[in-house]
Amino acid sequence: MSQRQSKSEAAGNRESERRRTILRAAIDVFARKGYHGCRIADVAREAGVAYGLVYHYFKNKDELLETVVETGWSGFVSRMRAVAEDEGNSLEQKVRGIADVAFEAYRVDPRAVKVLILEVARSPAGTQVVSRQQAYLDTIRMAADMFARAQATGELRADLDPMLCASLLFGAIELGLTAFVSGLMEDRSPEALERAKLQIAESFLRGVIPGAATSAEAAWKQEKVSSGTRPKAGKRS
Amino acid sequence: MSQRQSKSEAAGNRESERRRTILRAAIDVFARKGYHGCRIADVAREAGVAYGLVYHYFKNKDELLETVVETGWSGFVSRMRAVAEDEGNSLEQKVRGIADVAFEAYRVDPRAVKVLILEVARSPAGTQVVSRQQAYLDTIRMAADMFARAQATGELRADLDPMLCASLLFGAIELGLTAFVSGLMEDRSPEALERAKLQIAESFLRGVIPGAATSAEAAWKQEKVSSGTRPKAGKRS
DNA sequence: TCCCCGGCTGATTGGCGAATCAACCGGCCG
DNA sequence: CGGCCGGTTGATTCGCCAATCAGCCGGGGA
Repeated sequence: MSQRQSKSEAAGNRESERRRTILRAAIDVFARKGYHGCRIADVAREAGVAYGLVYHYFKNKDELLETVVETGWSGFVSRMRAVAEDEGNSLEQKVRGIADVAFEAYRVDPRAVKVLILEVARSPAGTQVVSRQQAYLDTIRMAADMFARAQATGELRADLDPMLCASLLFGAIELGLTAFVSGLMEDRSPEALERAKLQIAESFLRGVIPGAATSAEAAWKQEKVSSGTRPKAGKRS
Repeated sequence: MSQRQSKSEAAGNRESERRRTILRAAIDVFARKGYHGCRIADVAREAGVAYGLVYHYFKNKDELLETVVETGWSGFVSRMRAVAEDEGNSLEQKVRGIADVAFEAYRVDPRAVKVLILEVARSPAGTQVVSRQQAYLDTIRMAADMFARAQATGELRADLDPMLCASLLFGAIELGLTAFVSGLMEDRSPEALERAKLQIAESFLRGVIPGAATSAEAAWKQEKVSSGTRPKAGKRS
């Protein structure tokens, strides 16, 4: 921090350093105490900045949350869309890809993901600002379209409702991540994350793909063997 | 205090009518605007009761929510526990049973379920009162135990993490219900609910049960045929 | 009849925290 | 050097809402 950074010149791209400090602090505080459970003063303190400055960069508390969420969510969605709408991918690849995107986001910035899960996916709806709610629902709809297309090509069982498939996939990913966020999974190592990601994708795919054994299945068995003794499961006989 | 009730006669079992009116109103209002998004005045108005009376029956706003949640959740949990811990049931029956319990609860009182999902399952954690958070996590742990036992008897793939299985099952049910609560599913008829419940249980089971085809599978196909033309799937353009 | 008592009422209070604002600082330009 | 200006500060204001409380009402008992 604190290289003077050409005040008068350029700086157009360089979004104020301070602003970003505040944004970062907001993520951390929101993750720790939740949006409603914290005051602006907390964010300011965390950022090491005067109370009033927060209002210099953000219209109000809600815009602060909105900004945090918008940036995080749009990144996630665009990555996910790229995977879901690339028709070079099989359904299986798409599902795996989506799980990848979600878990990678968590690996990179767990606290930001926590905020997204808490304040977007699980926002108390109702009177709540519609935009967040809407963004989430739109994402599910996008996935539902993906599944509908997969049904047309026979990659997905015809007897399933695409919308419900989408809900299920997101439910699985969301609660999977929540298990980490909430501390239900004690082992939070990258390997544990990787294992969880695989289990989620595998289970989901086995559940919705036509026919009995999938290539996923084979790949999984392969993986299991090649990685030597599995670290966790299977200690009860 | 106040086991007085039964002013003139009998009524011993009859928990104050008023109290229940208020509780009911609280459920409706919480479902509509969320706990944080409503004031006590809203609850009082909905109940057609004076503001102060709410405080006559409940210590404070939080106890009101606590009571709503406690009653609803404990009912759900005990039903679920009965299913999950009845060792006469196969894993498949247990999973189906749990889905039954959840969806039946929704059918009977959607708004109460909405509140539970919003304020228990998806509460912003953090500084939040721990009890709700805890109740939810405990329930997941209970399911995890169920899956661990199923692994011991070979009813569940050995390569899966029981805790993750539990999270996945709840994720599937929760988001499945959320799809209805949030209006993603336009068709909210009892039949649509029933279909969703089946799809969730089927998909989940196919995903986690050892071997390729399950009895679930057979039963499902059976069901499909005997019920004539499937009501919904397959008319996508 | 009158009084007592518990359920009930709703205006009032108190505290909290979002949002404002007047003043301050230090660089830069004329 | 002096005045301007954008970024920065934090005490102050203001509205909102949970929680209180003084008192009302109606029935039942003496």
